[in-house]
Amino acid sequence: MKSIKVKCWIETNGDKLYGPGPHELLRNIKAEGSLSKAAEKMQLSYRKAWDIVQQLNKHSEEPLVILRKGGKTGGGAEVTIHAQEVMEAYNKLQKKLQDVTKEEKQLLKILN
Amino acid sequence: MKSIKVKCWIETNGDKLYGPGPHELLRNIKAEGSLSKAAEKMQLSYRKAWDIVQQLNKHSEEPLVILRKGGKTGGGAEVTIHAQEVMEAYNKLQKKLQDVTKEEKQLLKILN
DNA sequence: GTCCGATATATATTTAAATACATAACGCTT
DNA sequence: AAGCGTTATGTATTTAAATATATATCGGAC
Repeated sequence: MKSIKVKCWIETNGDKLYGPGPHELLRNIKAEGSLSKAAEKMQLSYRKAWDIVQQLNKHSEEPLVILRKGGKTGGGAEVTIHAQEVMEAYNKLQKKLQDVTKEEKQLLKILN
Repeated sequence: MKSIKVKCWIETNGDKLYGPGPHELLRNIKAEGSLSKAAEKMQLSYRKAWDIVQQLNKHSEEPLVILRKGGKTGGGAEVTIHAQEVMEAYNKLQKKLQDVTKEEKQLLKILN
């Protein structure tokens, strides 16, 4: 059946900065504690995931992800408190938008 | 500066049916009365534009675009009344979503 | 019946994105 | 010093999307 989808993201100078992809990546990093595992979990190449992290940190005054290499565990990835605030705000916005689409019946009715 | 973007579209069985692209195409067809001119106006190949029209008509009970070939003008494209209702409903939904993002300041503030 | 300007459609080419691959670096453990 | 698991990064390959190209078709005007 037909359904309405909605997506929101943040741009800076026309470049996509934060959206569904980065959001999911952050969630996975938080769950896995590893960038490579997080990427694998969402069927994303490590390279791409790493690029996203660079992009995120580059365009935010405070870093969103901290990457460490070496050490006991070989290294790891950590999501900062700041990033978690971003994630929460993004979730809230997305929910508001979902609510709008849910109460919208007209478009679906017209389009059949 | 950073800004929040939002986009909505309609899917049917996971296929994108109606969204910003088709919406703009319909607007251009209505303005130009020609599919080729409409495509050119939005820097879209005629082939792609034609495919979109097929998709639209295929998934809607009533046709959204009527294509004619031959005749005095060589042919042309017309947007049905039904399509215009779809366009209007889509505009309204988009406006509602825009309003939500406009009143959302928190995410931008957090992200800097 | 030929020309015109549009739609119709298959195939080839180009482009951009994503992935794959290879290799280095790091720092703890043993 | 060697091994481990991770991050780091350049380059090559693959993939998918979009475009370009070419040709056919239609139907009215002349």
